[in-house]
Amino acid sequence: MKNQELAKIFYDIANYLEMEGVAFKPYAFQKAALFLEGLEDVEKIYKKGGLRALEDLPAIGKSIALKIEEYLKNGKIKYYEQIKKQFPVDFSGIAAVEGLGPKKIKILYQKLGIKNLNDLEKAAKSHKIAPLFGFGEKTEKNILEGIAFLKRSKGRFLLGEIMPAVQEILAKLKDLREVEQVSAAGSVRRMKETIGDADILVVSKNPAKVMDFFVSLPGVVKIWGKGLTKASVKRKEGFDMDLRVVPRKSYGSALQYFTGSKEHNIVTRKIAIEKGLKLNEYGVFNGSRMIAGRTEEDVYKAIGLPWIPPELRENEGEIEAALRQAQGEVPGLPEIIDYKDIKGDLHCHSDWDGGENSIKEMAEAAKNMGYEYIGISDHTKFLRIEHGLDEKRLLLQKKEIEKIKSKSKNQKSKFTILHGCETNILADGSVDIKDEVLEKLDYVIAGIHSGFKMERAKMTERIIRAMENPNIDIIAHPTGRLIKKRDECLIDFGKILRAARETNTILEINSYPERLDLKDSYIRRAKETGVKMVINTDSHHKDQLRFIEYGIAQARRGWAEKKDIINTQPLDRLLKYFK
DNA sequence: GCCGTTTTCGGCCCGACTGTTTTCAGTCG
Repeated sequence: MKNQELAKIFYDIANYLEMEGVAFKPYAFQKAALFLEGLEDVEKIYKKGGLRALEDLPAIGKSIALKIEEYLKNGKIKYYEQIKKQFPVDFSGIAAVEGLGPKKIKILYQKLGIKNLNDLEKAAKSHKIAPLFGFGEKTEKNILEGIAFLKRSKGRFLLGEIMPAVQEILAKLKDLREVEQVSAAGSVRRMKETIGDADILVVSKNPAKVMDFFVSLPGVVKIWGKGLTKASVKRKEGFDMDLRVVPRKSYGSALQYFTGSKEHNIVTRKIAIEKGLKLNEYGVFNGSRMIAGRTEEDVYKAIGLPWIPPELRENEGEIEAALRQAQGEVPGLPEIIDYKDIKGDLHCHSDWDGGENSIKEMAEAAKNMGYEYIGISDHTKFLRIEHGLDEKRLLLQKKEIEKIKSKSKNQKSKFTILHGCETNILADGSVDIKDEVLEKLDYVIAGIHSGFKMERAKMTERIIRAMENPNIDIIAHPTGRLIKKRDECLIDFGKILRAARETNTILEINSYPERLDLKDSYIRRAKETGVKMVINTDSHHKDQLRFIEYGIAQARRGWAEKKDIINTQPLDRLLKYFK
């Protein structure tokens, strides 16, 4: 799919125009990029309906449609190539440093010739930045800190960035006649929140054919190596991908071995040794006799363990739990929530605020996912940029939802729409919507969207005060982190958990790929404290509803069970969790 | 550059916060 490539180009153009001080156009390009990211294959649309079909898409007019056509035809956009020539700067790379935007980057390039992060770091370290007009000591220090933060998360990609490409390649391999079995392995299979490189495992009697196919797939930009058992490539998305071909009889043990984690495998091998066995990627061996290897279940069984879900394989207590289970003791492995357990999504935005789709479209998409309900929770007035709703519009929206619901009642459908909102927790812990309006909604989400740099005690107090509000049911993205971009807020999570339990407030597991907030260890603590959670997507587009997979994976890695997550429950039970 | 059941032209993209200033520009959400 060329959508992501086009989106990146349009973001780049928007950035460039913004740098030049052009008004409004950047916004148009951003809108187009955002829309493309969530759209089905744009090339398909073009092939079917041509330029006209592109122009009919929202956020895309004549000019951008022509640019898309040009890219689909030539793989290039002249306008964009010219910009790159005029301003040969790795904009998105530098802008990833917190506090640097278009204007500052322009000055850095013009005055110091800074083109990339490397140049930037050198300049900051030799104190060339502070004397620049509009910069200063603090800015220079912040730049160095920002670079250090980026380095800490360097070379890792978000699961959500990698997963679509991996799934596409898995599907292509599956279709190949020479391929008998195929699976993701490594951290992708464990659904870690960030991924270093992607591993794929294949069973085939004709490895040469599979390898040829793999390295010549579209999107491969470099072949690091290619043999009969292993091939390694760099993909256009920026990450490396390894393919391993194994014989059928070793598929289970190879899958176990390459799924990891390393720490988990060290312990499983030790357990094998204690039983007088040997476990490696080829199988489980008693002396030279192979006793297991075809499936993962066989492998775990051979060393006396039940099968352990990949998301738990971190040597964080799962092996002890599995051993207890094998002995008939409790607690055994948790019965973690299944990918099919979610019955509805309660954090969805509509076009009443900054979202892309109408309430009806969002509801339709949720229904198609097999859900029983969807909760519309648009931003409220404090967030102007997201066109947040005030009290008056919230009440109007309530009427609109009631209208949609009464119309669909005739269709005998069980599906329903709940009306909520995502209020803003202000600096003092109050929210930006009056209680008498909050009372009228089915439920209320509250989240922090400003003042992230508060000291720990004050921030904790702020959130607890919001939880004490009898109208607030859910705290959205409770720690405020953005993976690879922003550390979590300083909070006393133990205190937050106790307050959540006392006030019956639900904590959100936000599925948005760069949030995944709560993180796994916090989910586990919440579960142990008896605090209920909800898995939401925070969708601003109907196609983002599928992000739920990442949130469920996060919950699984946090050992959460079905009963810990309120939106695994049918509507009547769900409603009982709201204050 | 996009959009329109008020409009084919004139709106969109606002307010808090930070760090730089000494009255404000740039960044972020």
